[in-house]
Amino acid sequence: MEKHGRELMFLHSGDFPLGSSCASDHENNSSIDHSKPVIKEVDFFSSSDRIDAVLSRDQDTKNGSSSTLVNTLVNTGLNLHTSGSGTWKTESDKPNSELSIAQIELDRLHNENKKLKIMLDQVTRSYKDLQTQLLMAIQKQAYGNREEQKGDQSGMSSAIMSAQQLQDPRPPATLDVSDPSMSDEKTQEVSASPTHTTDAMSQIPAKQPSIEDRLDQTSQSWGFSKSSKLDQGKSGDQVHDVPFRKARVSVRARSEAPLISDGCQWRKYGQKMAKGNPCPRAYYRCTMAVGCPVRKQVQRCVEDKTILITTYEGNHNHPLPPAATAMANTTSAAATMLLSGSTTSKESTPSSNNFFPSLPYASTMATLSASAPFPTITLDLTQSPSTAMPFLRVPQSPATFPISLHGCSQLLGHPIYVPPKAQAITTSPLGQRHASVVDTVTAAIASDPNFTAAVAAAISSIIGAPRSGDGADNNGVSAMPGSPQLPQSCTTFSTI
DNA sequence: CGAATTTGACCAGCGC
DNA sequence: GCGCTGGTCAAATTCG
Repeated sequence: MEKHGRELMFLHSGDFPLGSSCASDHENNSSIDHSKPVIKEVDFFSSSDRIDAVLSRDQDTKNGSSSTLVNTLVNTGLNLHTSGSGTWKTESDKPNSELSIAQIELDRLHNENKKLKIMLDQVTRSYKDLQTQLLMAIQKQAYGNREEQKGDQSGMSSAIMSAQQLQDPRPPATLDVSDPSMSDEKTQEVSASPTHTTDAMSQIPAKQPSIEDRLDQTSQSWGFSKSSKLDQGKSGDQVHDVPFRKARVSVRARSEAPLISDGCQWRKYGQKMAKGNPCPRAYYRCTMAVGCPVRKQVQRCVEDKTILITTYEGNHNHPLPPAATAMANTTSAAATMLLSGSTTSKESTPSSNNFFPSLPYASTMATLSASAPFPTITLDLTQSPSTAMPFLRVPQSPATFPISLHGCSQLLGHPIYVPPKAQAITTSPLGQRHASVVDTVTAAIASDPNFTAAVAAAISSIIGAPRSGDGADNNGVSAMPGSPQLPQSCTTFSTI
């Protein structure tokens, strides 16, 4: 388990050859004296400096200056092979054998590196193709709607903004997330144009029920529940292109509160006793706008009742406060990728249970629920929320972690996945962490196939904010404009 | 008194 | 066709 997680760390870091080297060395020298200064995988990621060092070495390799890598690997190999094997018959055999072994190992690593790079390129290419198709569909849809709905500027601006949000990893210019202490009232005013008021948006689904819905369905391939079936009937031609009408994002988080605050306003409309779980399952629907199809289910984990499982379904058809928007984009991207993976791979059925068949560690990154009728992606945030980087910890409960949080340090602790333009947005020192979450997540989703790690890291970092006075009544009411609320945990997905 | 929650009833999908 | 289960509705109840 742990070893597997470390392999994931290598995968996320993009440092395949070194990762493989260490992994193989670790295997080959499992019986050696561990008191010797043998390089351990975890050391590479115990600090950002080492990550930088490793990545710089990798960069050197890419640039053709393989000498650095050679030296490093040779030294590593020498240390590993000499530090406790004790298998050399004579001292004179030692240098030649060491050298030959190192050469063989180096060749092997080079070949492995090539293979992994090819594999990574294929995955990246596939991801970018899917993203391009998605963007084209959104833009085409938005353009068509603009022609048809010139009068409805509010709806279109929202749609265009949604498309832009997906297209551009940066948050919208009006989205001020630099100050996490800013109340939702302020941020809502900042992020939403006057036409994006709840009243204005609430009229959209009533007057033009298919506009946002079609955009949502096109942009994210999200399906809707029963409440949207009428809309589907009106825009069935769009729905036919969507293989999966429903996708869900499930968030596991430790919380004593009956709900995790995600910046949205929810109303409970039902509660059921689910089979196999003594804890009831509560059903909520979003009430931030009339006709918002988003619903969520909240249930305690049967294995650990401190874990709250929140499952989101649907897309918001209204502007969200920044606290919810950031993670809405994040989780919706996760869901989009989930569906992309599902649609591009016939193997991605519940029976196969593999999310990214082309990824060597896919089974640990994300899985489709074998029992769920809909593709479900699970973000596991049950690491200790009090730590800045909870994902670096070994999971306390090795039960089910469909998405490994290992390797997320590369996201927040290292700028490798963050384009410069995204980093440039962050200006406020106080809000740097929060803003970086938004930038990082959106950028990572746009540029990194390891989006699940980005998703989990971003949400983890927000949930990691200390909860104060978070009582039972935190079902989003306090998140409404006029009531200050920190984005303690944003697990909503929505229109992007 | 209005809003939110609770809870039993109802409905649809699915497997046998 | 029947039963089970998940999901939703809506009247009753509770809360502020």
